[in-house]
Amino acid sequence: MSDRLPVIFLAGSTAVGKSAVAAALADLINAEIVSCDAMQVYREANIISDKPSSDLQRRIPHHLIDVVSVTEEFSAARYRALASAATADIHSRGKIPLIVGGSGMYMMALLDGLFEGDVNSVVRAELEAVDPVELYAELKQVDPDAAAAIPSENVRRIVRALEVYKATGIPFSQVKQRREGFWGKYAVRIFGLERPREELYRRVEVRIDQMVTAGMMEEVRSLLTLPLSSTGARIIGVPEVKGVVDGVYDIERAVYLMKLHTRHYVKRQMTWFRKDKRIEWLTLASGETPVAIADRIYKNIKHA
RNA sequence: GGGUAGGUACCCAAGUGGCCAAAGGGGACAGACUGUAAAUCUGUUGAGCUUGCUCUUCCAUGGUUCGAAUCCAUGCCUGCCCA
Repeated sequence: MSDRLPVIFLAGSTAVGKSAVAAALADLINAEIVSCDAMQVYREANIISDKPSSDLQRRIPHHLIDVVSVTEEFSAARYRALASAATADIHSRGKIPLIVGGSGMYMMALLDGLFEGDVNSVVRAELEAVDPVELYAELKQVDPDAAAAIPSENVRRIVRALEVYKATGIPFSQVKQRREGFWGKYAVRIFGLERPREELYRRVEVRIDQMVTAGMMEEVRSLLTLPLSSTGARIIGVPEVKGVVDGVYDIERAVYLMKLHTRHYVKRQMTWFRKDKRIEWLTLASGETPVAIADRIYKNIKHA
């Protein structure tokens, strides 16, 4: 631990209260924040991605927010490249990088790395045109290990596995073992914030109601006039409001769907983070202030 | 008050004598995840255990039948139409 530079991760699901805790912790340890959020990277999505306020961003430097337009495709790889650079930059200024977010895959990409194997959009498009049953049969042929690990129904992952094989000539199941990330390179501590599920869901509802009063509808309506990328079009709130714009249902229904989809997302985030045994969990009491929580983490770091 | 359609599991909904602990969908819960990840996909969902079986279910009560969610009677409740 001695000679390695410190990096602190703060993980947790949507609406658990990460941002406020991160800000308080950043003050305590003189850190800069690196957002680990697949949607806060989008410049035009402010309300629906629940970005930290501009005041907060002025007080504490935040990285990986507003880095691309919603018209651009984003990915774990782009995130990894940018976040790695931001981390090095923060270190170079003698500060601690505090990586905060709920996008499990992006966090994994940073923590454990990604293998070489770029997206080949031409190959991908070809594969996506093929009958899924045939695709799966092909994967079985070419890479039985990957086929065994991926359910035949999950076309998305089958396509990806085949795409990597075709691009690299190496089976996906082998390629994916070659990678390295922050874990082992830096002195990493990963803290996870959790709350009782019921309380989390209540917080989700409150947050989305607040988004509505903050002008979410208008924001999404203007987003919908842009040629959204496939990733940008998936921010929770965009497809839901599109239904209103298209006259399929009313606003009330859209809000209900946003809450529902966010709850589902929270569930998947929990599943993702729970399996990572490196995470040090803190269960939050409902009345506990962000400063108090940050202090718990701070003491934990100091005593390590 | 009269007529009519109906009451099925957490919700919606199929089933109209045995193959029904009961299709399907939603929700909920659990899980997978290596460049689209706020994506994509899987499992469980009456109870109990020795996981195959036992027990308790389809508004209520009574009846018909070897056998009822399914047929009959009565009651209660709901929607619609007429008064």
